Amino acid sequence: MPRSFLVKKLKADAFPLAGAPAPPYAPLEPPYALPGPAAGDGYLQHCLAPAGYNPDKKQGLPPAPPDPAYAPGQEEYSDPESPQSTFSARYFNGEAAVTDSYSMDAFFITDGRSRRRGESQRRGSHRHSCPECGKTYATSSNLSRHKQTHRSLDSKMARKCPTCGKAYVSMPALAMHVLTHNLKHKCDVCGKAFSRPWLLQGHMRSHTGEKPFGCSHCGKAFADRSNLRAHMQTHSAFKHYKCKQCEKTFALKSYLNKHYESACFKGSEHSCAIGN
DNA sequence: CTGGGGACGGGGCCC
DNA sequence: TGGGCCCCGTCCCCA
Repeated sequence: MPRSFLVKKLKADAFPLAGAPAPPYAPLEPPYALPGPAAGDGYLQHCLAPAGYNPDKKQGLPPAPPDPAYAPGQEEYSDPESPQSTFSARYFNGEAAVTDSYSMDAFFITDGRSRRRGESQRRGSHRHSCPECGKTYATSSNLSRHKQTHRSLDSKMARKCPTCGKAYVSMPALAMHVLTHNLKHKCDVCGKAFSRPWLLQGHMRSHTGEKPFGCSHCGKAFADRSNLRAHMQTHSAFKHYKCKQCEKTFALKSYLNKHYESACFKGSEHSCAIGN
């Protein structure tokens, strides 16, 4: 398998803001060669490997760290054009500034939780680990809270949401769920209400046009980090999700699911054997 | 039918 | 315990 793989050319009209002027960003030069995984190594697995990372919470996603603990093998990143080695300047999307843009690797390793997990594993000591799944926590109370998630739904400790009756074995999870019935965060513009402040924040971006999450490969910006992540996957030529019926492959699980619903498994007795 | 993006909800984890 | 942050996943729409 070649070390680099090409990314399909993005549509020229892909920029999202209707009526917005062409963005003055300067996309990276083609061929958009991305770091290729080792043979037999899934791209996402490769990029998502939480090999440890200096955590820096509360500052949003940092740009590609100068010295990430995520240390890929030399031969895997020998290409100087590799996005891994680049962190582009801030882009502007119409009137809204893109505050951060992410290289492929920087993006995939800036999972705050993964970073912390990686580091905690590296640190090793003074962590409270769960005997059932091995996850570690900084405090015994955090571990105790986590342990609740291992309870069975049949457990006497299970409690039901008074509003919808959904059962939870973890009290924090129940508390969180109960909040979803309380839509107290209301949009001043359209009146839509949300259960959590950050859901409202994300929603407000649809009014303001703010797109803080930029792709450093093509300059495209997104209001939602999840959407940037999905977009990042489109830069990969690797398609990890294979239809068990016709063996067609897809870059995103959602595409495969759509395929199952629409094509191969339509009217079939086959249940959706979704996997990757 | 596939590819891609926008919007959003649920829930886990940290402090 | 609660707030904040984040990821995963889904639904919907459009090209």
